[in-house]
Amino acid sequence: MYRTHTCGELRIDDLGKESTLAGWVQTIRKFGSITFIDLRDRYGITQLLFNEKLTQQFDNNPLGREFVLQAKGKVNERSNKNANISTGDIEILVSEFKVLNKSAVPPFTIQDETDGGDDIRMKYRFLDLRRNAVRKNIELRYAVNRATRNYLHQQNFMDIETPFLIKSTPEGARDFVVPSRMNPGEFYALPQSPQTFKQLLMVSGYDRYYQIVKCFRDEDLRADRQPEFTQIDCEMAFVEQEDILQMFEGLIKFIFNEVKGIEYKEKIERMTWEDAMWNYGNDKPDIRFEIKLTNLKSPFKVLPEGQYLIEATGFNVFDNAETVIAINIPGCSDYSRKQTDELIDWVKRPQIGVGGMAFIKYNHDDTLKSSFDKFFNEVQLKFLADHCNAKTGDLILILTGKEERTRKAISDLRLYMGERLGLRKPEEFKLLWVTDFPLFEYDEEGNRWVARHHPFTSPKPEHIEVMINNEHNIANADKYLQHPYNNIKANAYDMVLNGNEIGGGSIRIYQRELQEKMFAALGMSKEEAQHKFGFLLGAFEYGAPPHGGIAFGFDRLCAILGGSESIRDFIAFPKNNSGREVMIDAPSTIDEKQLNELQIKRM
RNA sequence: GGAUCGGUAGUUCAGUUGGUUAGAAUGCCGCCCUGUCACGGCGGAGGUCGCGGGUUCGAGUCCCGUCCGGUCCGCCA
Repeated sequence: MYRTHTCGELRIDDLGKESTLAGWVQTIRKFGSITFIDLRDRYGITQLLFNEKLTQQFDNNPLGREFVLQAKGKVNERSNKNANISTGDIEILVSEFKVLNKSAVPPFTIQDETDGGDDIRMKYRFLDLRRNAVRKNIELRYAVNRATRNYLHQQNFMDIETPFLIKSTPEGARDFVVPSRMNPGEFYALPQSPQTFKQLLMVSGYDRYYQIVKCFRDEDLRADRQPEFTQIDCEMAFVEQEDILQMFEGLIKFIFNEVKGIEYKEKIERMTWEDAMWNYGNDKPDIRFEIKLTNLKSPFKVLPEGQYLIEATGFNVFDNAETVIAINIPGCSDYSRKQTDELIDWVKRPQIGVGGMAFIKYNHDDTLKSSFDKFFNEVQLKFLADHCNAKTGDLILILTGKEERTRKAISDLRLYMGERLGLRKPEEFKLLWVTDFPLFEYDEEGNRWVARHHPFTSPKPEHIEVMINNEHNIANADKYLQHPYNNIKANAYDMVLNGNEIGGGSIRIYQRELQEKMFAALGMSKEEAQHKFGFLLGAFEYGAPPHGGIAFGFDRLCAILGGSESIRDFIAFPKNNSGREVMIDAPSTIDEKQLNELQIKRM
């Protein structure tokens, strides 16, 4: 038997117990004739005390950090206790020990505050995983996994595995492909999601399905994006949107409770996509803070005549802009020239990319001072400020330009100001459902309409006619804002947590005719639709039930619950920004024999 | 595909206007130390300044190229 206890287990109540521990040497503190060693395992750290005789043995067989050590001895009360660790009241008075394995000097210290940078820690990920900070994340991930399974199991969901080697249907993201040796020249694709399979399972009558499953997308990476990532993938039959929102509101609250001990009592707020875009400039607003946009001029929503405030002001920056949007920042009217300049520089950065920023200060003496005083008198400024719900002491920031870019920019500015003012508190969690997404989205590069969610999403029933009656392509890309497709809404919904999309889903199309119309609306020929999705269309002819579902980004959910920006910290073996796994050095070339078998020529 | 920041000791970093033998901390090695827990004290070793080219009397420092890493845009139904 290698051990009787773990290194996080023994307490003052265990005094006198004969115990054997095994673990890794965290630190060695030698005092001439006696030695302290902190022994570490997954569960904690226990101090070992070596007497003079045992300490002498180290002279011939030196011990180092990360050696694997087994030590036997009595549990002893410490004369100096350490309140910082759970086993701090006791130590093991070692009577015998054995080095189970030695260790090379690790390239960085295995401590909470490591001295290693990201690069070296990724290369030696197996060592990084020994660190408390990383292990806690991996443990949190398992806790989320467990809570998810428990809740869904209680609700009659079945975990059913779906295949990883499937057919490539490059609709949205690029597929990862795998050459087939037995079918030369042909390729499997790795699933971007089990979408069609879970729908087929609904046709098969497994009316509550889930899977915590790997998905693959061959696109460029980010701090919150990996080429292989994990989803909580769910589908239900005989449901309407409301049933799904209820069910998964339950799931997320259960997870909060189990994992964070947070009882999320209030009902999750809901907002239509249009309201989200209109009020926050963003389809995943962070509603932890109140600041909303004031649309002074915009083609986004048709308002009754005279509703927009900015018309022919003589100020070119406003007059020539497609869109003028303001946000009111409470309590910032005393920003100095330097501070407003700083904000202007911030919005001018390439990441935001607007030309400039106008502002109005609502001073404490009730006077108004703007960056465009030449064009507006005090009465006009007051009118604007009132419209923005500004009060004494507030600062109004205004961005102008093309609709989409301006809306995105002011949304980013809103988040930046929220961050600056400390309104995005890391330990506050605010959930939100965003509903009624557009069914289509215009792809300017491809000059065509694409499915915003995916092509299996059902349109709102009242919009089906519009979908069927309109040609999918338009000649002039500039006119897409006026296209009827812009007004078609889908039975689609996202769950948003603190400004992050953590899940999204839809009610699906379940009738062959409508699905065919959908493919046609996306500009897909009958033949193409049959070739790519014939299996699904065929299945819909055999009694497909109404169904819908949702998928949560598991890695991202874990990261947010763990208070981190980066999902890499929550994946045991993540890939770097270039899609490389630096520890095993993948991807790599393969040898000639493998290539020949696959009938692939080296470039 | 694009923008931007970085690459100097095992590790994390400093290195001024281009100028003597490239520094600090930590880690590592040796010696001393019986109550430490970021132990302490003394001593020591450790460098292809990512790589290639250029400018210069002289390059870690300036220029060009390239590779690697971070962040962002495009992309991610």
